[in-house]
Amino acid sequence: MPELPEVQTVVNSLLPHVVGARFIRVTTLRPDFIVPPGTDLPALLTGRTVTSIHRRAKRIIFTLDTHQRFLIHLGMTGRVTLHPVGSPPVRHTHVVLAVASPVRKSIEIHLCDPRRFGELRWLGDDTGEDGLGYEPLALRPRALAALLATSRRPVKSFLLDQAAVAGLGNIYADESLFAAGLHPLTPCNRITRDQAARLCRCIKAVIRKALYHRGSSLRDYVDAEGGKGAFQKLHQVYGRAGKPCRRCRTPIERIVLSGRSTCFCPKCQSAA
DNA sequence: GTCCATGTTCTTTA
DNA sequence: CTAAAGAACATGGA
Repeated sequence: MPELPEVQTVVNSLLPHVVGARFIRVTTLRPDFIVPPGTDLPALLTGRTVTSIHRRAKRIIFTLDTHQRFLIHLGMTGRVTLHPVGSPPVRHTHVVLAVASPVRKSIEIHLCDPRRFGELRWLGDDTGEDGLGYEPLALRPRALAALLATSRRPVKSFLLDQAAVAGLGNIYADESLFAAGLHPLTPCNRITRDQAARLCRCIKAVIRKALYHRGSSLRDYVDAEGGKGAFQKLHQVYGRAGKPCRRCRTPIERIVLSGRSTCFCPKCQSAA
């Protein structure tokens, strides 16, 4: 479900309901969804107010009035949705956060994640390094070129590496490479400065367009109000193996790279 | 039954 | 030593 555009859309749809609200009841239906193990989330959150919510890479970070923080990672199938107080949680709902605001009606945040690859991680006062690389929208051509020059790995693997560029996943890596006309197997250190600059522009263009369309809804993804994204309709290569390239009609190819399905146009994306 | 899935991390192999 | 490949996690849909 969640790459940068989807996670940002969730944050945007959560913001007006949750910033300034206070936790009035915290229910952990599945305690092992919360890390570190043994974290007493109800004790830590009840009575606290949310001062801000923001996205970093694919993580949703909540900051409290105590300056303590926690994050939600949606893994592959996670959902964060808003519901009226007292709504029965659907199957695979692991945490329910009820919040009240002086100016808005009370509401519940439900965290649901069938595959449980996601987590709610208590950060507390920790302000240490997060180990994540550049935000794609803040990436500069020279920084990207410098990073690429240090590696021989396939550029697709590089784009999936959160320690290099943080926030892209399988969909937006493939779409960015198509937009940039780069073959996914191209060794990073064989990418020219011009190609790197183009890739930098294309990553941003793809992400901005996906944000405008509120992300890609394939199976699970919805925003906090249950709304689906529309960017899946505009995918050029992702999930289109065997179908004609929208630009040149050549059948889209599918290979496996870094254990992930990788789709590209063999004609539009110059050979490695 | 089979294969596949928007993610991350650990282990094994080369 | 490094990097790539593979497996693992858990569930559901085609």
